[in-house]
Amino acid sequence: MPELPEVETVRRGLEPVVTGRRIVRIETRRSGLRFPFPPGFAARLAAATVLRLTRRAKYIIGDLDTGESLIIHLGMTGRFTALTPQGITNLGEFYFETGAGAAADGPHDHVVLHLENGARLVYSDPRRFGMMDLAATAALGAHRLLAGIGVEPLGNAFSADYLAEKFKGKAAPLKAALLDQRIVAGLGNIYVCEALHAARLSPKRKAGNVKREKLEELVRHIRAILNEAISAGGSTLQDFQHTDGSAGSFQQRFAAYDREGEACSHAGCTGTIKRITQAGRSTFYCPVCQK
DNA sequence: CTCAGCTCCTGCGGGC
DNA sequence: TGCCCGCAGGAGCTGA
Repeated sequence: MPELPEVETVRRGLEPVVTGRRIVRIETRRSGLRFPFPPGFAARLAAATVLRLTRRAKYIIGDLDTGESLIIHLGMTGRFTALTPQGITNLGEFYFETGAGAAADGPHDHVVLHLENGARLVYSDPRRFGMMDLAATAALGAHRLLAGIGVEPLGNAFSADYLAEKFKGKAAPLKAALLDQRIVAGLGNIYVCEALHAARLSPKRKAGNVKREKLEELVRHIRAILNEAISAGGSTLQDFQHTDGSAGSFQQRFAAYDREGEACSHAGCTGTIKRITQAGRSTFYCPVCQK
């Protein structure tokens, strides 16, 4: 489920829990997630201290004092729950919950990290599309999961120039090109739909056939939408740091995604949001104003 | 090389 | 009410 803003929100939630902390023990309750855990996974993590937690694309990366880094991808349904002496916080997807129920071991709790201060970090993932691996920190860029990943959409290298070059001659539809992690890192189905709707660009357009000024608009909207979503996730997380009940859950609102049959929200547009399938995935767009 | 389709897995909601 | 089907925010792999 998580796209860049959700992964970044989880990272920010985890950061104060793990940074500078030593891992005392790790439990793996199965042999892997999407892929088997690497050889000696638990032993290589035991007694390691987390130096820093960063993000690349939809990967969370924990640099350890052992010279290795823990690489984590949440897949579609991965989530972390931090059980600390101060309380329980789920570091999840679009919403965060606290409550006694979260403390119980669930059937999908696959990995538990025990930290030296008594905190436990539980990774659960019903569909098990998530991934965890270890690699030398100095050689992270060459890791098979990270090599070849495109620019960060919130970084300086992401620009209309960049997109124009990557899209040049591309016959693939714009939707598919934006989902391609080798071009832009971290966009997923929802935010691609949202950005294309905001930029009034059809998801069916050939990527190589988008005019320069529209690419500039697209870049602007992608940045704005991701930043807005990160802000929303961050503020939600703060809410829950001060809450120990089940108060308030947060639901991101979208302009196009999952709004099939609803009126297009663009001022003056009389269109209706339509759902089509592209490359096996749902696309929501307004056929009237997205050209 | 590019691209479409399939695949992993479980849970949930809608329709009958 | 209960069952079945389709679909889900990802992305690696295969084969054309």
